Parts: sequence; C-alpha cells; structure tokens
Amino acid sequence: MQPFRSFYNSEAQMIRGGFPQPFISRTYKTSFLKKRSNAEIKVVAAKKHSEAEKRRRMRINGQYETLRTILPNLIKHGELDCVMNQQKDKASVLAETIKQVKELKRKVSKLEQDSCGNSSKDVVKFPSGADRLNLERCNDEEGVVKATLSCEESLGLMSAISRAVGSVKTKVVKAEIVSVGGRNRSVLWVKGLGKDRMGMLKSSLKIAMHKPAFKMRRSTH
Amino acid sequence: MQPFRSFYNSEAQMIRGGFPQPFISRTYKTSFLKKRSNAEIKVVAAKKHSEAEKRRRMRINGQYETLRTILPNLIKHGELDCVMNQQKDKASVLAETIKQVKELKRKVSKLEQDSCGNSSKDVVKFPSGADRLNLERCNDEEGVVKATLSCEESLGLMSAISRAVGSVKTKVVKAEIVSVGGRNRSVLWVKGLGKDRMGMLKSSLKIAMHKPAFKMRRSTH
DNA sequence: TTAGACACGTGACCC
DNA sequence: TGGGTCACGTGTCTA
Repeated sequence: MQPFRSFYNSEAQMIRGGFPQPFISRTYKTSFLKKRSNAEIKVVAAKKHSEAEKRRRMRINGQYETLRTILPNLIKHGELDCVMNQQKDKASVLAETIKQVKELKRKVSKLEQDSCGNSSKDVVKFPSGADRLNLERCNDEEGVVKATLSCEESLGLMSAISRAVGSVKTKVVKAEIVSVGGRNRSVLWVKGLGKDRMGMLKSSLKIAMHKPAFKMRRSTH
Repeated sequence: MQPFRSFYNSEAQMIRGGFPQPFISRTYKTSFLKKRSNAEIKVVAAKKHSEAEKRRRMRINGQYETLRTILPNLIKHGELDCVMNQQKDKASVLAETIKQVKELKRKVSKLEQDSCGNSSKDVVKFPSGADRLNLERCNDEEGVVKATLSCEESLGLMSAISRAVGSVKTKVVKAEIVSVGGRNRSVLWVKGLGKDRMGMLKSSLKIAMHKPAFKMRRSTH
C-alpha cells in the first residue's frame, strides 16, 4: 500500500532485528540501545514532520477549494460543450483568480469614478422619513465632526441650526442641505469641537430640529 | 550535496559496477545490457519527470508572486510596526485573496445597485461637469434602453429631448431629471427601441443636448 | 507511450 | 530546540 521507503524506516528496521543478541557486551548494548532510541526518536520526528506537512498541504488545498467556489471558473468550457465537471488545475485557478481580481478592481474604480469620487461630492441623499440626528468624527479630516440630521422642514430651521452651532463656539466648514417634499436633510461638518462638547452640540441640534415653528407646505391654499 | 537516494539511481549504480565481468555468458550479457539500458532509460525518464515537476512548481509560484503584487496584503502588519519586508506564506496569500475577492464583489454589487436600478429611489446623482451621453440596454428590464445625459441646462432642453425621443417612435417609461447650478442630468428609460435605432436616438439626443438656446442662469440681473 | 497533475515524505532553512 | 514553511524528487493516476 505504502510506497514509503524512507531512510529512517529502513535504518530502524535494520537496527531492530539485525544483531546476534548473545554477543552484545554491556557497553555495546548501552550504545546500541542509545542508538536504537535515537533512531526511534528520529522515526517519530519524521512522522510528526510528515504529518505537519500534510496539514499544511490540506490548509492550502482548502483555500484552493473555496477559491474555486467563489469564482466562476469551475466547470463549463464552451457553450454547449460537454459537461466536463472536472475542476481546473491549481495554476489555472490562480491565473483565473488574478484575472478576476484585476477585472473586479477595474470595475470598482470605474463605478466609483462614474459616481465620481467620494460620493458625498456629487451624490445626494434624500431626507429620511423619520427624524434622525447623528454625530460622528470625520474619518477623512482630523478634528472635524460630521453632523447629519433629517427632520421636518420649517421656517427658521436654518437659523435655529445656525444658533445651535454658534452656541458651542464652533465653525461649520462645509454643509450639504437637501430639502424635498417638506423634509430636510442637513449635513454639517463642524471644526474645533472638543470631545466634551459633542453632547452639547447634539442636544442643541435636537432642540433646533423640533423647535415648534410653523411648517412649510408645498401648496398654500 | 544531493541527498537524493532514488530507487533508480541506486539500481543503476549497482548494475553498472556490481558484476564480475569474466563470468558473464553471452545470453546473460545481452539481458544484462538490456537491463542496463532499461535502467538508464528510467534514469532519463526520472530526470525528465522531475524537470517537468519543477516547471509546474515554478508556474504555480509565479502566480503566487503576481497575486502578491496586485493585492495589498504584502508587508506591513500593524501601524508603526517593524518594517517586516518578508512576504506572507502561501496559505495566507490565498486566504487574503479570498477575503479581497469577496470584498471586491460586495463592493461591485453595491456600487452597481447604487448607480442604477432600484436605489435611485433615494439617491440622486448630480449632473457631471462635462457633457456626457450614454445609451445602454437595461439589465433589469427586457427591451428597455437607459439613456443618461449630462449637459448645460437651457430653456427648451426638455422639449428638445422630448422631440428626440418622439422622433424614433419610442416611449419613455420612466425618467429622472436633476437640475443643479445650471447643469442638467437626465436619465430616460426608453421602451420599444430596436437595436438598429439606438444610434438614431443617440444622435437625436446629441443634437438636443447641444441645441443652441439661451442658457438659464441662477441670477437674472 | 507520453505528458501533465497531484500527494507524498524528506532535507534545508528560519524563527 | 521544535514548529512551521518551502523546494525537491518520486510514485501514481489520468488522458
């Protein structure tokens, strides 16, 4: 079954049964036993080694397998070709992977460029139906907090928001305001806001959002 | 140097120098020579085999190498971590590849869904700065062509577009029109347009886009 | 018969 | 020093 003909195997075999027992002196016996145990240690080490190597191979092959499942490079060759269900070889799997990664990257950059750059520049979100208020530190710019709010549009909403921002002694460096169907969505980029005053700004904005003021309606009849 | 102790090698060696020449009979000699040549054939075959295997390994490793170059999984571990320039092992390269392929796929499907299709409900693209005109078959709906155009806003642009669509005897089943800062971005979903008339529609729209008409400006002073 | 692909056990090397 | 990774040559299977 096993075509395994290792150096250690044969040596161990030879040592195990190859000597005439009666003529072994004490010292020889000692060295023999020592050698024998050395050999056996080697055999054990070799086994361990080969098992570790097997595990490594299995790990790698497992990755190939999942790679095969997530990429459309398996089976099928032509159109109404035979149903050759056999999988491609490793090199081809890798080649196909490389091809697809490149293709995906190209696609992503095209799509990203298509919707042009950092989406907030030329993609505008409509106000959400439910009232919302969210403050978060901006990833792109150090020390900038991005405040996003959706609420009912009202006369004086803008000045209320303005006052709220002014009350925490900060500066709005950029804003994005969308007003649709009586709803408002505003995004404010606020600079110079200490961590301790984020809560203050949040509550100020909350008040501004819900300040009782008469609502704007599309028709005035 | 070579720890290579192959079956073929040792057999060949043994056969080459292991027999007392004087006692070899003619028939024995023939069979001996035959065996010797057989052994040598085997040695040559083994060499060929191992060389082929080496080529295969090189092919695979080459793919690993290119994979390493196109993926940002090489070097760098933490933040200001040591500069460990050593490359990751094969299993990790594959694992990282799988991760990134999944991530890229996710990204693409998100961007694709984002840019057209159903999420146009709550995301609107602004007109591009440069004039653009693009016609493509819609993936989601059979027989529908999606025409996207960005151009300078002008009085009469809409009626010009309307005429262009009418000229190829088709129907607009859906439209998305955004007008910002004197620029216009319109997306038209056109039904019942034969393949032969896509070019016609395209040139009609091109004319409509660039029709000399007085521009709309925000201020009228 | 020949070539290609794979798994295997092993020696070398590196922390 | 042991655990992990790699390249190697080989046996085996398949087309």
